[in-house]
Amino acid sequence: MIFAIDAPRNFSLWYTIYSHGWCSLKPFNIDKETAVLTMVVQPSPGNIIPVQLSELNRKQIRVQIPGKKSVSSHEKKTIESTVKTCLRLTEDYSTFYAEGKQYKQFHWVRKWGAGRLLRAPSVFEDVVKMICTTNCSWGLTTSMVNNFCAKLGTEYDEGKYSFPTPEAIAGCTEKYIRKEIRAGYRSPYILELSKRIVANDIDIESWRSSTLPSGELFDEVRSVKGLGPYAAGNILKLLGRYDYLGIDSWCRKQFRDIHKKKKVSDKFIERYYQPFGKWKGLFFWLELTKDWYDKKFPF
DNA sequence: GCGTCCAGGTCTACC
DNA sequence: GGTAGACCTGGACGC
Repeated sequence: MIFAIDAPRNFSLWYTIYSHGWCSLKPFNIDKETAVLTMVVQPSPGNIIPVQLSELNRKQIRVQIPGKKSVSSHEKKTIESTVKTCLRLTEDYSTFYAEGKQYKQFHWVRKWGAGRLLRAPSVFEDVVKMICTTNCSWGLTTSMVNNFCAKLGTEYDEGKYSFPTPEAIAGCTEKYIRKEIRAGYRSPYILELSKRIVANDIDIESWRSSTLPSGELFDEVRSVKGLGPYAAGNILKLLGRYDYLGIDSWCRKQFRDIHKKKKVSDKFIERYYQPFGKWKGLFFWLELTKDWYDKKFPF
């Protein structure tokens, strides 16, 4: 089954997909030969539908559901809303582009349709993955995420798995997560979060529609163990708030290289982006990743 | 092959 | 509020 989803003006599918490292974490999968991104959608528990996205034309995204001639109206609605959520299609970036017009070094942003950061179907998946990026190499992050999918996700095709639900993780022991997922000291944090969600003690999915001021939302995100300033700042970006930078060691090095500085403090970086107001986190990230936009597949 | 060192954020205890 | 040390893994390095 094939259908199309309308894209907003200035939208770039591949610059959105490659906006950060999420596209290389399962269950996302990129086929560079066919230029197709595969993601999974769950219209109901246990019903997992792989969806293939590619460019149809400048204004539309091609959506293919392999091996299916049709889907129910509920399934189609869920697929459309999940794709729009992950690709940030319904968010308004007009004031961001207007702000970028004022700075010569950011004129490329609007022209190339950059700015939308790919996110997972659920906040839970984004948060667990973000914890898996802390204090380790990218290789270890991919290993932990692969293990989460393969050992606790649901197999939807041969050797292909969805991301586990909070229930699936909450049903494990800390020892299992340490040993089988190789999540190390992060294991109790992820287990505690999963158990709190299952017990309705916290509703992190509501963060995407929260009306709280960014500072209060940041504090709420920080209340989850394992989410420090770096992780919470980046989670906020995936919630559509760009008031925080989310600086890590890679960002510090990129900033130093771009601005030809030997040493910079985080406070210096914060001050540098202060003039960009509520969009500073996005301008910060785009400046650091500008060289990715020279290629369709930067990594 | 084995042991040691190091990098990478966050938490906790302490000042 | 700021700082030190522990947490855990995998990679690099020396032997």
